Amino acid sequence: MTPQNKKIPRMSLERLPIYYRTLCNLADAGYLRIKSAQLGRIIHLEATTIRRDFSYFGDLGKSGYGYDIAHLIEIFGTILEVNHTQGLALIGVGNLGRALLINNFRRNPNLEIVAAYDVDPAVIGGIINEVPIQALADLEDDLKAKQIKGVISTVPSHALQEVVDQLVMFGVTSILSFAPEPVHVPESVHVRYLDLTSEVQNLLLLAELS
Amino acid sequence: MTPQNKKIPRMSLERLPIYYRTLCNLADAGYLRIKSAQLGRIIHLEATTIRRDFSYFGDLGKSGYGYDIAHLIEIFGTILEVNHTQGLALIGVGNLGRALLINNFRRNPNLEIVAAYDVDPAVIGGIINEVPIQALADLEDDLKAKQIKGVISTVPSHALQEVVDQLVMFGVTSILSFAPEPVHVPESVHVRYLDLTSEVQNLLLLAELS
DNA sequence: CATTTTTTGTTAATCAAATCACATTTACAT
DNA sequence: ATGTAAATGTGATTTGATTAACAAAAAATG
Ligand SMILES: NC(=O)c1ccc[n+]([C@@H]2O[C@H](COP(=O)([O-])OP(=O)(O)OC[C@H]3O[C@@H](n4cnc5c(N)ncnc54)[C@H](O)[C@@H]3O)[C@@H](O)[C@H]2O)c1
Ligand SMILES: NC(=O)c1ccc[n+]([C@@H]2O[C@H](COP(=O)([O-])OP(=O)(O)OC[C@H]3O[C@@H](n4cnc5c(N)ncnc54)[C@H](O)[C@@H]3O)[C@@H](O)[C@H]2O)c1
Repeated sequence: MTPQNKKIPRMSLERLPIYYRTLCNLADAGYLRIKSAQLGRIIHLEATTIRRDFSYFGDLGKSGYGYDIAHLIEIFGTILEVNHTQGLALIGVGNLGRALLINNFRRNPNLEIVAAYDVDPAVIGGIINEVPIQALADLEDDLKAKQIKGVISTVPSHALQEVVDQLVMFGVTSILSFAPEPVHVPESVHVRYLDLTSEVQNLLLLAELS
Repeated sequence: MTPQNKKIPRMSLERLPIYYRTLCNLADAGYLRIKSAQLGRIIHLEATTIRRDFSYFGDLGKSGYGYDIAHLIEIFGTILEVNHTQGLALIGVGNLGRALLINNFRRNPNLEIVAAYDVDPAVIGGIINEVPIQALADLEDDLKAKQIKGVISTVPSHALQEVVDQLVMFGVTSILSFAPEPVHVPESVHVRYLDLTSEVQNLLLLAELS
């Protein structure tokens, strides 16, 4: 947004959701202030990494005192736009998609799957956890009507490129896929992967090597 | 394992599962050889990054030719131990756990969830996709009996530390959690997180900033 | 068989992130 | 008030990863 944003390191941004969640938990538990060293112990980061991260978002702390938790939540929440509902679409209402729908980010009041899509006539027309399941073609109109900001795909690998091509045509710019198939999209479209198999393989490999 | 392993960069190891999967797909499609530039186009990496990664595992390519796909699969498969079945345990057979159980890494013949655990008496004693659901205490014996190499946790955040403490007591050293609650474990235990909320928040943030 | 082209493997250069070290600021106790 | 202790914010440094550049090796060509 502001020009300085371009200079915030990727890794600092990546940690923002973790900071935000942790601070909310601390606030819920009744804490009012925190120092970088304490927070570091909780989320397993060096205090100095935290202080540098925070410094990109302003002079948020006070020497000899630490950080005001409510203030940090305010700042980080604004960046993450937690006060605006972020509508999401889910593509692929199979076993995994259904689990996501039933949970539907209940711990995150601003994230909400507002519509789901599939090809299977047996599931199209149904409703799960108040979310209607439609044909993918319906997404084009829903995008504006339902204020959809991003898409989560739980379609199988072999269908992913085809689905993503459709999404791009409709104007979707943010996609998170549970199938790790690498897809081709224009520069302006962001795709992330949640690659369970790679995670497990790396986990086991790490244990093996140590 | 071998002393040189200590020197392989973390990021190169992280990419190994992706290399392995992609090469298997290419082999299935009938390809026999590949050059770093082609592979880079497929998985969106610079050719030079791929060549450097591969070089850590030996002199795998031939100048003016490229890499023999079968040979790469052999080498990487050995490192990832794809020829030994890696038994996994699942803790928390809720909606998400059930989806994982039904899928059970069917695309990865050597990864297999061999046992599942929960606290809910309503699900304990049941069988899903041939996998029995038991009480967590049963895991201790199963660890050796069923050759369990790692654990996937789909228990809620509030139960995670308690469950992990049990796992550590039983001797588990590799844990993948779908709940992002940071847990405290001894140095020798590896914990990874699959943090869906952070992924979505970062995805939307990235779009917003660009 | 000699020449040209291709592609690797690696050294050197660049870029990005994490950490160190410390001057500065503020809280708090006396 | 003043002095001490505590904690931040940030230049400087280190560490780690990526990319560039190119010499050496092998394949392809005529
Ligand atoms: N379930 C898991 O444990 C798991 C783990 C990791 C990754 N994944 C990935 O997620 C994907 C989905 O997993 P799942 O267990 O839910 O599979 P699933 O087969 O139960 O569900 C897939 C759903 O996608 C729908 N679909 C297929 N093609 C489509 C298209 N072109 N457009 C819209 N919908 C389409 C199907 O109708 C089905 O409902 C898997 O293929 C895998 O790549 C799953
Ligand atoms: N479903 C999702 O969309 C989703 C997405 C991201 C993360 N997660 C994480 O995964 C967790 C599970 O999700 P879900 O939708 O399957 O929830 P769920 O409530 O359907 O399932 C949780 C299961 O864990 C079991 N459990 C609770 N305490 C336990 C304990 N101490 N030992 C063993 N088992 C225990 C419960 O009996 C239940 O079967 C969530 O809490 C969340 O942290 C879920």
